[in-house]
Amino acid sequence: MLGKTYDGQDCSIAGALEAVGERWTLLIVRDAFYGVRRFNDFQAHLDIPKAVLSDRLNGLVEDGILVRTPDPAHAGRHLYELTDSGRELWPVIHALLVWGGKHRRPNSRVFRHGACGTRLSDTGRCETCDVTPRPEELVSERRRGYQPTRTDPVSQVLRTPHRMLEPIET
Amino acid sequence: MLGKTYDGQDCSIAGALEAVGERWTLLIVRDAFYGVRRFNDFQAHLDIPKAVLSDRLNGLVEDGILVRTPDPAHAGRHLYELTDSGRELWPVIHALLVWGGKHRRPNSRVFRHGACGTRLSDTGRCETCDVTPRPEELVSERRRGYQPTRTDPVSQVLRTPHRMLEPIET
DNA sequence: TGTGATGGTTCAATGATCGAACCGAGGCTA
DNA sequence: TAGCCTCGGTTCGATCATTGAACCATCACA
Repeated sequence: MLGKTYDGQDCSIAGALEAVGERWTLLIVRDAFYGVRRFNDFQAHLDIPKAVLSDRLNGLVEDGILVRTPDPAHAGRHLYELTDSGRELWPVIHALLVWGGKHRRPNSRVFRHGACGTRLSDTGRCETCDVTPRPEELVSERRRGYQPTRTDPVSQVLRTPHRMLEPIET
Repeated sequence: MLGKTYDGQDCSIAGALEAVGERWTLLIVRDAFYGVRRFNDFQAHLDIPKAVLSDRLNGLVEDGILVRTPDPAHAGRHLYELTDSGRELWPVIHALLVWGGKHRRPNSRVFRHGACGTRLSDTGRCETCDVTPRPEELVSERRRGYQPTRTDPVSQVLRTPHRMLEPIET
């Protein structure tokens, strides 16, 4: 056995990792939450080889995590957007972000509950409203004092406060 | 750039994935939560090539997610256990388990808050006690009606109710 | 003293990822 | 309308990662 599956594993974690466990996949999903939708924007933001990006996007579409729709502004092009199933990956992304921010490198952004402005707790809850907001209800903004290093257009757009899942304009 | 890093990425998610994003790594961490501690038990439960298991265990120890300690019962052998930093990966594991259970294959086990017996919610909370328990406070048991497929000794032991992080005996 | 289990390492074959080059469809410009 | 650019890919050879099998040293036990 080689490759992306974990055949013998009788486990839903292994099942999840078969869908999103390959290199780059969760970073693509992260960008989709940030509102990235176009092939070129994913590529500019991730520095990923185009062949791999193409392969991952196809896989995510096959697995029902992204949908490919025609781009109304550009004939022949596509937009990639999270499905409901893909949006349910938010707890995975958020948990990785919290752990990475604490143990690997500081977070570049913070998340607030759009309804009240409270910063999300490490468990993904809004303690003010006592709920776990869905990602659509969150606003992402640059963390105060954070020194960005990336200069691509997507990174620049993402530094301004931005509602999650709302398409970005580059 | 090839391999396990995401050099250009100015992001804590990428940082987390550099530590736990390689193939097999999160399944090893999962098993560590279940109480697996010995090289052979990881191998029997995961069907992973020994060379890869060795590489991943060394990486996890280097990154401070596992500690390698001498096995008091067997001179010359080691035990691998989660550090505090490793235990903080529980929300990641749990989020993957919930998503995989819903969208990929049914969960084989359920988690209860040891203090009150309530099943954990999808957000990882105990709604009875209104807390997010740490993994040490959880008990894992086989889900009713679930038909297991694996026959290795580790899988068999893990079918009996079991407190998380408590070492298993094979 | 031999035998088996454990916890690895080494190796050749294969698969996955890489960067660079190429390419067709549309749009813009002159 | 000819030429050029951008976008969204595909193709290619080179390199890195993963695999299963074989090998090996240590320890326990008979």
